[in-house]
Amino acid sequence: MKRKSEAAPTAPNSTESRNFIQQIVEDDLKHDRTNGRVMTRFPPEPNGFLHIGHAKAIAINFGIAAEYGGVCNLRFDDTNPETEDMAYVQAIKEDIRWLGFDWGDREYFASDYFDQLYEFGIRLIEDGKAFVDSLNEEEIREYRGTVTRPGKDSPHRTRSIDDNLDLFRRMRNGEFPDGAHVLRAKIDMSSNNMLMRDPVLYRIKHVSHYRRGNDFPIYPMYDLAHPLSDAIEGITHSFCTLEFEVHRALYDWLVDAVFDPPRPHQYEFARFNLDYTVMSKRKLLTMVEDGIVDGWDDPRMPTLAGFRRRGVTPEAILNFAAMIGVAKAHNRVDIAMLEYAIRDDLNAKAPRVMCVLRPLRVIITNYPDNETEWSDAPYWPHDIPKEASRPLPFSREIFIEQDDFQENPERNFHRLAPGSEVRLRYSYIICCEKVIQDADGAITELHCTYDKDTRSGSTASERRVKGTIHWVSASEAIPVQVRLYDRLFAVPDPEDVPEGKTFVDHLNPDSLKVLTNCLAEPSVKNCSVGDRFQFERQGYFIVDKDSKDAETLVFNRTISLRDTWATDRVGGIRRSDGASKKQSSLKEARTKEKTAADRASAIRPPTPVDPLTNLDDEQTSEALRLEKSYGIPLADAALISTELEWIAFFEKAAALSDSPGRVVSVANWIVQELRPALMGQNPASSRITAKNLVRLVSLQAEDTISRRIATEIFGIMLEKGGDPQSIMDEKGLRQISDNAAISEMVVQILAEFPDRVTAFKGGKKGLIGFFVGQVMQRSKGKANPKLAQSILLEQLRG
RNA sequence: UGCCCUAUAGCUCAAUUGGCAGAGCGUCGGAUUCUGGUUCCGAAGGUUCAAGGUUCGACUCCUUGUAGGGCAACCA
Repeated sequence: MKRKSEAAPTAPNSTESRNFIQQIVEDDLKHDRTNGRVMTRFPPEPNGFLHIGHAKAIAINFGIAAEYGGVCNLRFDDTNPETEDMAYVQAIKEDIRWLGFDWGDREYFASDYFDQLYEFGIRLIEDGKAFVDSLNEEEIREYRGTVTRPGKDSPHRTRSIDDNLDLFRRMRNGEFPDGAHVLRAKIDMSSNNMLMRDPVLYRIKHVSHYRRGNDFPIYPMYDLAHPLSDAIEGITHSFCTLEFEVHRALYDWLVDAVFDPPRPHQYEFARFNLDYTVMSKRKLLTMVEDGIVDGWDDPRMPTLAGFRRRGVTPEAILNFAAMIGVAKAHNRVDIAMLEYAIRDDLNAKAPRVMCVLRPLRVIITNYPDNETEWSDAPYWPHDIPKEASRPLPFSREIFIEQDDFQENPERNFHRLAPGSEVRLRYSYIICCEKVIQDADGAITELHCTYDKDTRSGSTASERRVKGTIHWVSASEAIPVQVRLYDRLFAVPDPEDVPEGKTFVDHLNPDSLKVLTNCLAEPSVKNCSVGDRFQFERQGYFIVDKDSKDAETLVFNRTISLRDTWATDRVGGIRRSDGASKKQSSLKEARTKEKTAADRASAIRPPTPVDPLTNLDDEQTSEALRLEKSYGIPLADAALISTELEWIAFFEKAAALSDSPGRVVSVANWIVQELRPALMGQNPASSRITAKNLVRLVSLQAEDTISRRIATEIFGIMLEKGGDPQSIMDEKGLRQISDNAAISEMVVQILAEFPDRVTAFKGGKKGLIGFFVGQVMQRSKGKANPKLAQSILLEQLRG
């Protein structure tokens, strides 16, 4: 299914934008870091059904593999026997296949690696990288410390390798009860990353595993099983969600401990939240177990099984996944995007038929009794290139939608009202002559006349009326049940609950309406479970598996048609045009006000940031001294003063500088380039000496090179050392300040981009950046930008 | 309170790596229409979180803040 943007002709030079994951893979391929291979994996835990969030992960993992000529493994991450089940394995496989992905014969289970993983455990012990701890759970927690306080070593951390080996073997042999011992990595109890504080690798659990039975009384933790499973399979790129970001260090540690490069690398992307739904497996399980919904495949569930039963197509879900993109920012996706993807796909896939949900009897008084006239009605509208039709009966007695009649029509009501006309879709224009009511005043029946010259398709049918409605012929219509589904939750973020409430309190009581008196046109009689239709003017529907025969067909509403009429009304009453405009501008004003208010509250009094705030007394006095004796900005002085090595480096460089201005520049270069580049290393160990830094700064100050080139040379110096002058000469990086040479380039460029020149002259002054950029690109950064700009401005004026 | 991540239009993402701030969805108009659907055309919508700095030029680099999120399961 093509998206519109893809169908549009792409500009000749526009490169399809790539998300950060694609950029990583392409970069790895370009630098041949994976032997040209791309292998990903989708690693679900079989403890629940897949939901639409997983669809994104599936699309990424299988999609990247397909895009770069690789493969994607399916691996069940089944290392916790307490929650996992074969039924979930089956459901997950079915859902992935339904989405259209194929994992060939690469169907793996972490539980198949249990023996190998156990051997890795032994190896870690032998290498002194793991030990058996006999602290209990609480003690381990206590020893771990907190996020702000370092932990302390377990007393068993120093156990001998032999003891560890012996204990671990006996753990595996089932000699100890649950919780007696664990295997832990020996890393660093004072690490800032809590995951690195000697994480637990194996625990004892005398629990039967759904695939391995009682083979193992010990089970590996995710943090051991996942990276090593990746490495075993030869995965190149391991994509997971953001909450595993902090696990990456441990992932790397474990893989490096056991495998040689090239090895898998983990990258994290943001999962998404969807308006009006919950997406955590735990909450979904709660809803299933508590009977809030009718199973994992309840059509209101955000599970793939739920969407499937609801009638959503896999293409719609995949398109939606493509629409929301891949990034690293937490997000909440507007439900309208999903709805768009669903409608967009179904529009071209669902044949149109008519079904009256809430029937109102209509007698065509001037139509002969006992007569039925059949006509041919197309399944597809004119703008969908498909040809097919079905026979449609018309007779004296028909049903229309109750909503399509108003006794006292509101403004702009285009449908049937006393004395007015509508067209019956694919049929005649009728006029309402009489309204029949019961004793309570409820409308029970309409008496209408038809205009026999207006039959659809006939030459005289050109006559236009403002409305067209759907209908069914009474005698041929078949009774069906229709289930109208709406969002499960009443608020956009159901997980955002006040004290003492839970997400369940936000349930939408009207998420399911069952309509049992619906009447469908006879052509649907022989449809089968899973068939999709558009019921004209209402929405998309699918035949549910609860259907037993033609008499009791059950239709699930996948989604209603977009309805600008309904969205423009408040409380069922359409606003007059004037009011509507006023309303919307009012709304606009309100949001503007609100954002302005937000902004105002967000802006604190511009507290002047004191560069010295984070410094201790000694550093502060050093900073003040540097500021005073060298005349450098306090902010730079403060940064230099954080460490003694930097002070020494700076003062050495300052001594080599031949003017006070040079000293200021040197300080700036240190703070802005050198210090960040060294990432905490001692400047004395850098390849860039104080002397060479001063030389570089001087070259720039003398205008021999531009700042841009200076930065380039700086990069080379950082990597290889050397003095800037010879690097400059060697690479031919001396600045071009030759008027004629630059003028020539400018003439060329202006000739090449005539439309931009006119745009510039028309007032789009920002384009000067583009033009300078062109000069800089062509000169490989060597042109003097100031000169280039002045020449450009001069020529553009003329 | 320590470490890590993130911040661009109402929402979700781009911006060829320092050179014209764009797209899709949504909203609002208009055209077309035997679906109040679809399609087509158009418009509005930006302090690129803030303040400072570097640069001819900053969404992009540096500094300091702010806001949101993650991390102290023998879950994954």
